[in-house]
Amino acid sequence: MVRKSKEDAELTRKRIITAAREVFLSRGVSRTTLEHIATQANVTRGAIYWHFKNKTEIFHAIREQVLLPLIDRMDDSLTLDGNDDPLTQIKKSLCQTIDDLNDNIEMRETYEIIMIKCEYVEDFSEVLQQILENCSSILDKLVLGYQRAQAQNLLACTLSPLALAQDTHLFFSGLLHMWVKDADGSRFRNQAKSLIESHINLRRKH
Amino acid sequence: MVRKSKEDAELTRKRIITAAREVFLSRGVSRTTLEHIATQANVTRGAIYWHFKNKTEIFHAIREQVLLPLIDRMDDSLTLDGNDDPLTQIKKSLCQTIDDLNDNIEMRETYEIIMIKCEYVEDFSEVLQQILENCSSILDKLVLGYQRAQAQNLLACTLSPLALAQDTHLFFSGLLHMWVKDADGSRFRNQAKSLIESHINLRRKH
DNA sequence: ATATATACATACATTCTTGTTTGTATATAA
DNA sequence: TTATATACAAACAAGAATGTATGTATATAT
Repeated sequence: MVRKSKEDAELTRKRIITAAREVFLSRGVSRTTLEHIATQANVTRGAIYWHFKNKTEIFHAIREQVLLPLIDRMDDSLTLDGNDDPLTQIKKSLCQTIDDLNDNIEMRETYEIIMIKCEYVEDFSEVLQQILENCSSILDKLVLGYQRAQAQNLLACTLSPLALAQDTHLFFSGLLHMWVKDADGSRFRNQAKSLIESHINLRRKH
Repeated sequence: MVRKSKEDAELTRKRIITAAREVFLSRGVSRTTLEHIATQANVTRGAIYWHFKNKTEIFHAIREQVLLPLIDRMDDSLTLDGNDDPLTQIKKSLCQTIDDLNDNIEMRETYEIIMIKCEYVEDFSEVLQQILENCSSILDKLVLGYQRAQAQNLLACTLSPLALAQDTHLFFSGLLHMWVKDADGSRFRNQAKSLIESHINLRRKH
């Protein structure tokens, strides 16, 4: 078999991306060969070079596949849900991400690759900047949430919404990193929800 | 020149470690060749193979060089300083680590390598376990601190010392990761101290 | 004083990887 | 219906990178 229809081609492209994600996960990005990916995808390197310029481009494709839907959801997450109070909204938003990590294999594997199976050098160092930018936008959303919480007099403390948002953001960054590293789940994955609960309770007036 | 005295040999060993740290930092661990390290250290690969079994062993040597003194200090940090109250002790302990990162080049570079220039696969996956164990011991120290804070009625909230310690631990993990990623310093490095300050103030009764 | 182990440098063989080139069957456009 | 671009497979060439084997000058022990 050689020339496929356009749909077939798109399918092979996705198979390559999936295969790359699997191999990146088990061997790390740097140690992964295009031959490894090709074998896993049941194609030859020829197919890979047809669809992608090089390994870095595959990595970006994997990121986009997970990141784009995520960004879409983030916007909803803190603006919708008019029934919940702002602090509950923040809590649910964080918990939702944990649920996604548990349920969505692609997302979980991609996060794992990004956090502990990739070296941020050369082509990849720009990804760090993108990550920091994503963090900024998450921080903005949190600030909005805490501003509304303050306006509704829900807060137990006098810290500024920005300070609270930064603290929450760092907490959640740490949680995600630990979630990923805690492969057997005993230390963080199983308790993630209750850790979030405590974090929010800490700032809610009782 | 060939056979050196024992002191000379130990010096070359250290030169290799330093060179490896520098090259790991700029090229990432996986993409670093023993030849790269050798060139940077002004030796040949022969010298490296004499002192180390392989690249992984050099990586471990770099980690130990920074980690061993760090563990020693951690024990002091929360037990000494009898004049400060427990919450201030925790705060100072966290700030001390930030100061160390700023002042100690070896430590800073090593952290950066461990967090964003290394892929945790094969030989390196066991390092993840070690990291999680270190986290456990840090958590234990924080729990002790918050227990004393609770005993002295310093806490603004009803959360358990364990929950507070977990929250602080995740906050600080996140902070360290962001500190490392924020190379230009604008987003996290410059504010690290005040972020810690806010985090502690959040739980102090006023 | 001499033997031996040490601390490397140098050379070699083998095994990946990569990028490119070439070949080719077929979808698709004209 | 035929020409052309597509979607790959297969072969090729060149350069790394690794581990090992060998050589060797000299501390150091005896």
